[in-house]
Amino acid sequence: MNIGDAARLSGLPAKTIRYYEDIALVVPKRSDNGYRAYSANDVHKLQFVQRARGLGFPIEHCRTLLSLYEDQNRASADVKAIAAEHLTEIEAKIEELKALRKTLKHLVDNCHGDDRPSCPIIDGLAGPEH
Amino acid sequence: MNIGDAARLSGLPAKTIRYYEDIALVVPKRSDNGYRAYSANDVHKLQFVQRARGLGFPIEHCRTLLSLYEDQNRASADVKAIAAEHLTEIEAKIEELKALRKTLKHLVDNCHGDDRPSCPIIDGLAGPEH
DNA sequence: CTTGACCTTCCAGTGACTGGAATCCTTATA
DNA sequence: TATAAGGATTCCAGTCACTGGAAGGTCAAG
Repeated sequence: MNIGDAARLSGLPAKTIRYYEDIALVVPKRSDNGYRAYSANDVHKLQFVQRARGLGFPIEHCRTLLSLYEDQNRASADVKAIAAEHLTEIEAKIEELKALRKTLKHLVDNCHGDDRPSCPIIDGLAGPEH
Repeated sequence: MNIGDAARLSGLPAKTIRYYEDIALVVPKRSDNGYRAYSANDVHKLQFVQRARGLGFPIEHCRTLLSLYEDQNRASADVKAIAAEHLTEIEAKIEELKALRKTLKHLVDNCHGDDRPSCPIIDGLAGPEH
């Protein structure tokens, strides 16, 4: 099938699918007219990547996960290690954002937000000594 | 003062400071020898940007905040609006990541993680129908 | 006078696409 | 059979906020 159908079935833009070929993530055969010809298995792989990306896995992790997906002799421990690492990163990111939120919320809550120039947000950004 | 001193005082890499000049965020004068010459006020601005970036404000928001920082007649409402918008975005991001974490944690917890190939993480990524 | 630290510019790469231009192929209709 | 629409192709450039590296200029100390 052509790239348009693969796009519809995988939920990915055609541009993205071409990009995935560029980086050798999902490489289809070509028809005689030069069009990309996606097999059912290619589409499965695209769907797989679409979901993995949706969970925030970086492309290189998707590449490894795809090869494990295709490997009938994989060890589930290998998959789990990648996912657990990613989970740890997500948790770290959440904590980081929570800290930002706390600081920012404090600043916002203390700003009266009217037409006067005095502003604890500006003061906070300008630093302790100013 | 030269860029190295500005870097030490602001906590920003010299490369980043040059980049900030490129995008006309903090533009220093030049000495006769062509070196960038940072004034105390330039350094304050760099510190301001460093803190704003540290709170996750995108560069264009930093630009606006800088101009408000410099504007003695600013309305604190303008500052608050930018910060509140950013806060909302951070909160949205946190929720998004929490949803990812939940899904991912569920998958990871259900994977036995040994040398057998059967793996709910792979199954989850492959989709419901497979 | 040389060494080393510092500064300059410019080019290219990051991650993961996304937009657009110019061109080619296929299919349906007038 | 001409043509118009819709889809496909490639290639180049832009996004965001830097970051690395190369090739070279400047300055103070020994």
